[in-house]
Amino acid sequence: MSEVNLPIASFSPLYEQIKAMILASLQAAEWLPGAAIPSEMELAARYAVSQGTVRKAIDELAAMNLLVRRQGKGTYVATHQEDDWQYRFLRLAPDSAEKFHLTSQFLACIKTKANAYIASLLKLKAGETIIHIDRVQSFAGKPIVFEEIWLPGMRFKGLDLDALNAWHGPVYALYESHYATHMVRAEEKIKAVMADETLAAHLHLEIGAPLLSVERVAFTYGNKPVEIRHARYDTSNQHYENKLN
Amino acid sequence: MSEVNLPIASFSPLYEQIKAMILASLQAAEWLPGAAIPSEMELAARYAVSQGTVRKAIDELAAMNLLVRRQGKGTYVATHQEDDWQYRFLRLAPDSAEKFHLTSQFLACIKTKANAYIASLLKLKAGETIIHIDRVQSFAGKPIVFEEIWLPGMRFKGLDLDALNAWHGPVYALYESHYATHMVRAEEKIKAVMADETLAAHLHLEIGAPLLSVERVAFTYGNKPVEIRHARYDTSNQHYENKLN
DNA sequence: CAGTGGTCTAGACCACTTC
DNA sequence: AAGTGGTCTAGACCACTGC
Repeated sequence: MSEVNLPIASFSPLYEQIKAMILASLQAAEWLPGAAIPSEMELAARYAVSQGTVRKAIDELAAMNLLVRRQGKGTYVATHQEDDWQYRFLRLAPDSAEKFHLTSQFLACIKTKANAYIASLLKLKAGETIIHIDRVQSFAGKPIVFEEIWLPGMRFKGLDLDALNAWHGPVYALYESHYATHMVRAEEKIKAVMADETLAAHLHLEIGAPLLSVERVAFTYGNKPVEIRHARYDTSNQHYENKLN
Repeated sequence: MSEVNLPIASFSPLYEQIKAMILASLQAAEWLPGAAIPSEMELAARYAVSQGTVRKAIDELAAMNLLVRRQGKGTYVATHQEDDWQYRFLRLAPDSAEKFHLTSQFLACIKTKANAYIASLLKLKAGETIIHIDRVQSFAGKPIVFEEIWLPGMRFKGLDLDALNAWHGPVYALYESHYATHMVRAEEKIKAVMADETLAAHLHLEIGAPLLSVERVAFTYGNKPVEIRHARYDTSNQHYENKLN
């Protein structure tokens, strides 16, 4: 682990290049979610840099929640299958009490053609095949969330209502184990809207009741958008929680 | 910069102790917002540790947005007076277009007694003096935000409607320059609600229109809550934006 | 006990800013 | 040229995990 000279185009620190190489390995599924990546020493040898440089690269990837460090054990690829990651992207919390167990009921899962809006968000051509899912989530028997999900048909071939109903656990864990797709980050746009007839029926509310509309775009490695969600939350007894730093 | 042995109670890494000491200096206003703190070498000498240890401490404080590093110049105390920090905690964005200049009109600023709810959030005793502010914010002449603010009377002595109207810029910059109070982080709870008569009047909407209710608690150094806000956003043409990592 | 990540040091050199 | 933060290295030792 000493002299190197990679004649790379424009300047960037060594650890940025290491970061990029580790990221490439993640994206190429060389190491799968939940598995350990090679030790710092091994990576230092592989890339012919010092341990400190690998360390800085890993630190930043861990800060981005792509890797998880475990002292004494190793560094692991982040996964939505871990208990504490089950609700990684869920910001809904009950007004009183602490926790909250949501039960999910899938209503529909159909193959259809992307309209212009969904296509542009997923970076597909309008008319490409997509999968459209409807579901309701309940807390203590009361329906609180109505959610629509759109997925590119190519990546999620064969996903249907039976597969969804057979799965117990977060949808993002299913994507990981059945479709080799790990969600890295997401963006949400939130508005207040009125319940229409359909929403009112699903959530047992009157027409015109105020609902939180939450539109999410979720991304895998390489900033690739692979899932669109449009949820409506009944916020009578729960709220969307956000921390500003 | 070599051997040390601070006989401190329970174990914590050296850089954590350095972090705590820098934080204490910030809290004690030894270095003011916008000012440079001593160089890494100076701090290393002061605390009798290596530069690398100070570096790690500063890195973490910078990641928490308490300090700002500027290569070649120095490390500065974060401030809401900087241009790019003006809207640090504002997550409202226009549906189309990029930016958005909000104009603020203050309606009232009165001294009153804290009710139980506000008192508990601000960690005051019920009945202590607080300041209650009302304002409306507009975009392109259209009112889109109605906001109530509660502040502890002790810390913000003398704040009145004239002072607010005389100030041009973000409220958090005023807190910094006039009341030695720098906001470090905040927590928001969001719900969908219906406009009542008052809100409808302020925002030029019909009664029953859906609004985004945003309750914020903002904290200074030491996790001390010092401001409560309750805003209602008209999200017809704008939305609340959130990134999930 | 060996192997992993975590801390700390000391020193060299680079990149950027200011005078 | 001097001073700041930023990168990189090499090596020592600590803390935690699991055999």
